[in-house]
Order: sequence, then structure tokens, then C-alpha cells
Amino acid sequence: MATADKNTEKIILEAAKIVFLEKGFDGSRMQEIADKAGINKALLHYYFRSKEKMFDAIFQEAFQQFIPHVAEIMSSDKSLLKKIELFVETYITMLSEHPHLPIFILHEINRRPEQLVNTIKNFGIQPELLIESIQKEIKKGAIRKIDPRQLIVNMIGLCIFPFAARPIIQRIIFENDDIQFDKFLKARKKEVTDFIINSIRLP
Amino acid sequence: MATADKNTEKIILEAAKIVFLEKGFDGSRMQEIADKAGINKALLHYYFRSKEKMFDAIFQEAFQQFIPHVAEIMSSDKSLLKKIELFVETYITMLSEHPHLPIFILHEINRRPEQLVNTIKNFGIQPELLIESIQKEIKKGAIRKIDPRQLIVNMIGLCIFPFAARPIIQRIIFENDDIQFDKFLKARKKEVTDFIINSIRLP
DNA sequence: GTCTATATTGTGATAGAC
DNA sequence: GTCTATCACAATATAGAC
Repeated sequence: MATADKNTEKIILEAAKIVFLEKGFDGSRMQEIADKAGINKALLHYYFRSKEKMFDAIFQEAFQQFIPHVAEIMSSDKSLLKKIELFVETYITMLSEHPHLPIFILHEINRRPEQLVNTIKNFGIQPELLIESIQKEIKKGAIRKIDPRQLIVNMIGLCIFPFAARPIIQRIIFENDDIQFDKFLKARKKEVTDFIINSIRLP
Repeated sequence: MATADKNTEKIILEAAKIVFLEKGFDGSRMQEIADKAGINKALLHYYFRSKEKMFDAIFQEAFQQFIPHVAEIMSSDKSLLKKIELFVETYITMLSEHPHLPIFILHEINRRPEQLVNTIKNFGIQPELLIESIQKEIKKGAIRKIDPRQLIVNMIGLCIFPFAARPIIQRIIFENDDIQFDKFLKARKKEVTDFIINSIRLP
């Protein structure tokens, strides 16, 4: 694992990320992270002082990835259909590359909401921008009347849920076939886009 | 907590359920469960032998609740609109009463998929029934062409996601206001129903 | 910076009295 | 059935040599 040239801190962070994302804070062991990084436990503490501080570093990075950076997409001058298509496409692609992200973030935030909420605040997420941009579309008469917050939750939920529930869905619907499920995810990009577009078009 | 008349096993199970659902298996402590049940640790082992066996009892019950018992609803002779409305209404109401259920199930299954999948198998969930019933609607020309599996995932995801992501949504969109968020959930029943109906109606 | 050895506390589980 | 006391080991963290 200790791939030659990289500095130790990076190597540790990579190992920690894998373990934390798969097992969560409570289920992770410093020993396992050390093993995966090819070093010993003491070094972990030398670089990060405590398990919690190490976790915080990982969580911060993971959360930033998890929250869709949707402001740019939505504030561009593309058509609404294109915007939504781009959002869904981008988000599902990213999640395919980091499939553990959803349950990790969801579970950890649920464990320590007050504590981790500070981390959130620093990112300056502004849902108002997105909400306004949706409201504009409604006023223009481009889409039907809908609570923008409901729409946002729908869009994000439709993208995230299959990843958070993958072990269940794959086993119950796809008889635990990886390839089948991957096909399902690929098809899902268009499927979700269509689903959203249809649901907000005028009656 | 030890409310007089109930037998000890029930009392333990209730305490265990609260702790496990909030903190997960890895984050839960036998001591905390004992405290909440108003007894001592030794009794937990007297009744359940191990933490794992106790957890299994809780998980089994929780999972049964989590999987929507949708077969009855979908195989009735109500209109499709009514079926979907009933499904969404029932499911969101149940989740409102057990808000920790989604992340708990999602996280635990992700931790030990192989192990917990056996528990699933015993429930004899048959998605084929639901899939067929959707396909019938498509053939009738009642709804547009859509992969039934995608539609099922959409329906369930739209219901579950706000609960799994509640701590984030509530803080980012609702400035951590409980009442606002509850209103949002209440409105969501109609909102999700409309969203689905619109998205599958014929072009 | 990196290691070995060790301190210290936490935690699941059992023994045995009542 | 329920309790107290205790075991055995796991896990975070630190001390100190190199």
C-alpha cells in the first residue's frame, strides 16, 4: 500500500478514507488503518493526535464531494431541461465512483448532527440561489407550480437513494447480480432525468 | 423505564431498540441498554447471550417495518392513482413515526450485507408481483412506458430520502426548524404523489 | 519520523451469591 | 431471575529508544 514516493500523511489519509467510508467512525479501528497504510498505530497519532481528528479530516473532504455543486449548473443560461440533465448525469457519475459516500455521510451526520453541522456551515451552501432559480422558471410558466424545496429534495433523493440502498436493491430486485445493477445505474441517468422533466411540465 | 407489569424481555427489547436504532450496532453499548432498561448488564446476557443475538432480534423487527408491504395495496382493484397515493401516504406516515429506521437499516445492511441478507430472504419479498402489476398498467396504456424497477426505486426513494437525510436537509434548507420540517413532511405526501403521477402519465 | 513497548481505559461476557 | 464482582481482551493513546 505504501506506494513509494508519496508522503506519509497522504498515505494515511487514503487508508483512513477507505476504512472510515466503509465502516463508519464507530466500526473503524486504528489498527486496520495502520495496516492498510503499511505503518504502525503510533504514527497515526503522530500525524493526527486522535482518531477523531483523523476522522474530521476525512469527513470534511467527503462531505464536500457529497453536496452537489449545483449552483454553477443552475445559474448557467442553459435550458431547464439541459440543466436537470446535467445535474443528474454529473451526480450519478460521481456517486458511481464513490458508492460508499451516501451511507457514510448520512449515517455520520445522524450520529453527531450538532458536532458535524459546523463543518457544513463553513462550506457556505446557499440553497436560496437554487430555490430562486426554480421559482423563476415557475413564474416564466416554464414548469408547473411546485414547492422548490420539494423539487430539490426529489432531485437529490432520486440520485442518491439507489446508492444508499444498493445492497438491498441489488439482492431483492437483481438477485445480487453486479452487472445487472450497473446497467440499471447507467440507464438511470436518462430515466431520472425523464422522470423529473415529466413531473414538472405543465399540465 | 421498567414500567411495572411488563416482562423483562420486552423491557430489554424496547431499550435495545431505542439505542440500536439511534447509534447502530458499532456505536451501541450494552451498558447504555441496561441503564435504559433499568437493569444491569448481566441480565442482558441472561436473556440474549450476546450483543449480536440481541441486535439480530431488533434488526429483524426493524427490517420488516422498513420494507413497504406494498403487495396488498398494489394488487387491489383501486385505480393506479389511488394505489400510489395510498402507498406514499402509508409509507411516509410510518416513517414519521419511526424516523430512525431508514439510516439504521441502510447503514447496517451496508456493514454486513452477506450476513443480514439471510434475514431478508425469510420474508419472502416478491418484487415480481409489483413489477408485473406495473407492466400491466403500461400495456393497458394507463401510463407511459417505463422500466418498472426504476419506478419502484423512485417511489421508495422519494419517500425514504427525506428521513435518511433529515439532519442535513433540516439544517441547510430549514435553518434547523423542527416545525418547518414537519410541515414539509406533511405537505410531502401530496407532493410526492403528484410528482409520481405526473411523471408517469402519457405524453 | 518511525518504531516497540506499555499505560489506561472501555467493553462484552461469565461466575457465583442470593 | 436478578444482582455484584470480576475476567479477558480490545482499542485508543503515550513514552521513549533509535
